[in-house]
Amino acid sequence: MYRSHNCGELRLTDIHKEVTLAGWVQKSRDKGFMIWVDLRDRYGITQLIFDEERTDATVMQLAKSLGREFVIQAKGIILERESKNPNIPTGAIELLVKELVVLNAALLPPFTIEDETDGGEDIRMKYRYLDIRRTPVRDNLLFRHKVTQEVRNYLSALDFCEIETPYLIKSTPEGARDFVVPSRMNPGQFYALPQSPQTFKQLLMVGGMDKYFQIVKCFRDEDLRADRQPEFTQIDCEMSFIEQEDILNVFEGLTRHLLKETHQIEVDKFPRMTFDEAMRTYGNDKPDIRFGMEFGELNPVAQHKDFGVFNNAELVVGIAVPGAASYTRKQIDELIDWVKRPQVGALGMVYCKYEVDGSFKSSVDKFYDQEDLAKWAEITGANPGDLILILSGPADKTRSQLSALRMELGNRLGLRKPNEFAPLWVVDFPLLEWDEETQRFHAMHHPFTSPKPEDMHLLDTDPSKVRANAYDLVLNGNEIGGGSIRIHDKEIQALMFKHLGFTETEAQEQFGFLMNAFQYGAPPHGGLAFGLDRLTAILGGQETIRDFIAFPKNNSGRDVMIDAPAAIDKTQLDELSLALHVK
RNA sequence: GGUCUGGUAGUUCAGCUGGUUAGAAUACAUGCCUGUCACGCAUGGGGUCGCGGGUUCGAGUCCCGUCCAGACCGCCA
Repeated sequence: MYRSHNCGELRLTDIHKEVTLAGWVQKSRDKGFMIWVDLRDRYGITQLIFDEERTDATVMQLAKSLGREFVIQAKGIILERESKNPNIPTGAIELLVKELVVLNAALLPPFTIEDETDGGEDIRMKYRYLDIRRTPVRDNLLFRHKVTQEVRNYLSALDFCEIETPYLIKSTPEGARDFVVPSRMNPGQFYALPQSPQTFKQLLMVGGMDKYFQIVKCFRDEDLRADRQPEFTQIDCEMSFIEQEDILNVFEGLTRHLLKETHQIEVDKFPRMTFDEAMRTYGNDKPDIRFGMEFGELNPVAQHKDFGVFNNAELVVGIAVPGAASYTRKQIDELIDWVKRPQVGALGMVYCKYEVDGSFKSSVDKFYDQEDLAKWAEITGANPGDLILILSGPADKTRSQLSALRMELGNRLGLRKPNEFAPLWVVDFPLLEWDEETQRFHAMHHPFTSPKPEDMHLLDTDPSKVRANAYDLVLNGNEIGGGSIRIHDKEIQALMFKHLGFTETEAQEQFGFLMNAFQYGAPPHGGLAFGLDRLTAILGGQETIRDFIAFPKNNSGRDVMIDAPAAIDKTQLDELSLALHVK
């Protein structure tokens, strides 16, 4: 037996017990006459004590030689501390060591294994197994476990069944780039790793498994971000004989359950907003509604007043920044420069200070009088002391620029509080989206999404106006889940493929299996998928999903610990019938 | 594919308009220390300033290229 207890559980009530602990040396404090060693495991830290009077000389000698991160086993008696440490749960007791075994010595770690480590991202990723020993990382992984366990509990209680679907599937041209896997037994042919189990879960519905879920890895070969990894985990769900309303209710329930279990927070019914409304009010299909600064459209009051920039713009739109009327010229110029950066791409920005005394001072006073500016304040909801910032230009572009500014200001002003949770359903997404590059329509969600029946007639005349039975769950400005009611009728599915530019042959080759299945009694169905990594990170009050993944990839898709991806040797290439020509 | 920021001791960083032997903190080693818990005190070791080239009497510092890391844009049905 290596241990009788763990390092986090012993208390005053355990005094005089003989116990054996095992773990890692966090730190030792050698006072000469006395040595204290903080022994750490997953559960906590317990102080070991060695002293000249009570400890055997050979044990004392061995204790002096202990270095950081040595793995040791210590047997002895639990005593009440003479001076207690109120900061840790085991702070009232200590283990007087009688027997000490070094189970494994350790090299000095390249960074200190402490809550506030001295190590940077880079080195911690390379030695991720050491990073995981740190409390913040360990707690994140435990938190993720808690979330997945609650998801399984909640959905299982509602009769959902977790079913695995294959990882080696077929590549399709729609959507993200696939990761592909060469087949040795079928020379020249490739599997693709799933971007999502979408078609399989629909086939499970045809198979009659009317409530399915799966916590499943998905793969997309696209560039990374702080909230995007090439392999990531989804909570993938699908239900039969349901309408959009049923799905929203079930998964609103799940989300509410998670907020309650992880933060003891009770949330009212989630607000809903149409895609159009979200774009008009926040310039964004995943608005953070923890703070205001809603868009005010100023065309009617700002145009036809001799200011050419506004007169020629499709959209003039502003936001009121609370308390920012006191900004100096320098601070405002910095904001203007910020929106002019290529990442945002605005050509300029107009500002208007709503002074505390009720007067207005703007960068366009030449063209607008106080009465005009008062209307701006009314429309943007500005109060005295606020700063109104206005962008203008093509509608879509301008909205997205102002949205970027709104988020930046939300961050700078501390309005995005990590422990406040504001969920939101965004509904009625467009079915299709025009793609400039390929000069054709793409499915905004995916090609299996059903159009709203009342919009079907627009498919031929005005495809971009067709709304879908598609919805996203947004939490604190992040899309954490999305789904749709699916097409379950072969003819409508074929029509969709046609509108997406597939020939009948292409549609049959790529998705024939699905359309065939629809002919054998497909029930009405729909579903949704949550991004587990993102959901966990946001519930954990952070936005970097890497912190909630045990072994994440870096910015360039590399695992710096195992050094992957890597070249393979010629024998392997030959077996796979592959030849390389690397540029 | 693009924009921006960074790369200096094991680690985190400072290092000004180019100028003696490149610093701090922390970590580490040795010694001292009768209750530490961010222990304290003393001493000590530790650097190809990412790499390559250029400008210059002289480059950590300026210029060009390149590699690596991070954030973002494009991309992510």
